[in-house]
Amino acid sequence: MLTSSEKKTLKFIQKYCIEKGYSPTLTEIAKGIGIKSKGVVHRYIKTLESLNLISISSHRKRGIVLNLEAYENQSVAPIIPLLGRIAAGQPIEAIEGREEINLADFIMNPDRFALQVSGDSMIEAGILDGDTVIIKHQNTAENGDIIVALIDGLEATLKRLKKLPDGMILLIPENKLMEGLIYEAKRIQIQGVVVGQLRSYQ
Amino acid sequence: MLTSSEKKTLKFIQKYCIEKGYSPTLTEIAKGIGIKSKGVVHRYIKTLESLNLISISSHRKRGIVLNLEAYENQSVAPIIPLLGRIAAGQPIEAIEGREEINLADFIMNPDRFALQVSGDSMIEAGILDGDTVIIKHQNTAENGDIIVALIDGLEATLKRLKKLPDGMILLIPENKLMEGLIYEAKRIQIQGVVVGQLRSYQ
DNA sequence: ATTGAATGTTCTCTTTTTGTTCTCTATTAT
DNA sequence: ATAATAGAGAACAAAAAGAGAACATTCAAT
Repeated sequence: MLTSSEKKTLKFIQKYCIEKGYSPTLTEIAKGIGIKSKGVVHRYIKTLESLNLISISSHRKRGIVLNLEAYENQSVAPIIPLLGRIAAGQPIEAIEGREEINLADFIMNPDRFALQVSGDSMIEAGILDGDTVIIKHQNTAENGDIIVALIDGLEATLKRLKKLPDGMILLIPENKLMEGLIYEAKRIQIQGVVVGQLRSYQ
Repeated sequence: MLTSSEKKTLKFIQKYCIEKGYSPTLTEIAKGIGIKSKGVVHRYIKTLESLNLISISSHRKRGIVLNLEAYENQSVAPIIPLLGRIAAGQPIEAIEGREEINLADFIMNPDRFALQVSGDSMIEAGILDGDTVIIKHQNTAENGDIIVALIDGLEATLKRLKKLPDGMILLIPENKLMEGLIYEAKRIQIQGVVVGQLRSYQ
């Protein structure tokens, strides 16, 4: 088990390696985790080495190597460090404040559930066949929301909502090849609103 | 059977562990369940330990470990229920068994990190401006993988990889308006491969 | 090859934080 | 009344965090 300082150290090293392409010095780590003593840092990385999380080339400068294989199956929590912003043709840009993504906040709410999407009707909204959408269960929604609508109590569909001035409801697919459909409000029952989307490659 | 304070304590520990990835200190628990004495908390966790709901590493800080097998019926697992499949114009199709979303690609492994995407270069792959991508840190990738590439050790970019027969590397944006770029292999350093993507509407 | 600055290694020491064990009191249900 | 449950808080034990000195090694500039 890692102590919190050790965890912090590992995280810093990981981030540093990804951003710069080489590993940090002990002094850089010390500064990065907010302490002054590189002796202390050395103690921490020795622990990380003994747990096989990193390798240290003895006495070599910047001689820390992440043992990526060792991390497989070490699942800890649905928290993923958010390292920064990436754009075409620019270095990774650090983000203020939000340091990590908490999937627990993202999805683990009692009023949320997940649906797997099949079909291409929302493809232009970036929701692809096979994606999972997180739905917040509620019976009303705003114009522009992507909703799960139950039509005539029978058919469920994922569409963007538009309430027309005449009281009718327009359900808009995000796909040029498909057309929106207009329903009387009473035929449409809103089941929930899309609050998140996730996709797994592999 | 657990008393209500003990239950509250267990719930707090579970939530804390799931959210943070490490266990709380006695003082944090005390604050979390609204009391002042860590001595009392210690009594509670001792009970939980004797009921085999948690394990305590003696004298270790943050040394509480959840005994997950014991929780079967307590709905604390870091997984959200996958309710079904939704398609345009068809009823929600129930999925057999109580399936759950495989969060493997979204669960924190030390070799995973997240980047927020800026720009539209991958829009046709369903990765929009503002989305978050989960990257698995590795130094090699296959043709067709979406990778984080460091060009000349300087610029980071998110593109689809194609290794050309002549040893050159083609980085392909998924956007009709942009063109792929060809680089010598030695200029490109692969930082990781996209294994997941998520988006929050809110 | 030599040298000096930068970096890694090994210590000892102190402080801070956290866990453990008590005793005492209050409240509640049977 | 009694027992179970809650809670406060003091006193102590142990782990973790940290400072920093002293020394060893590397590496790049000369």
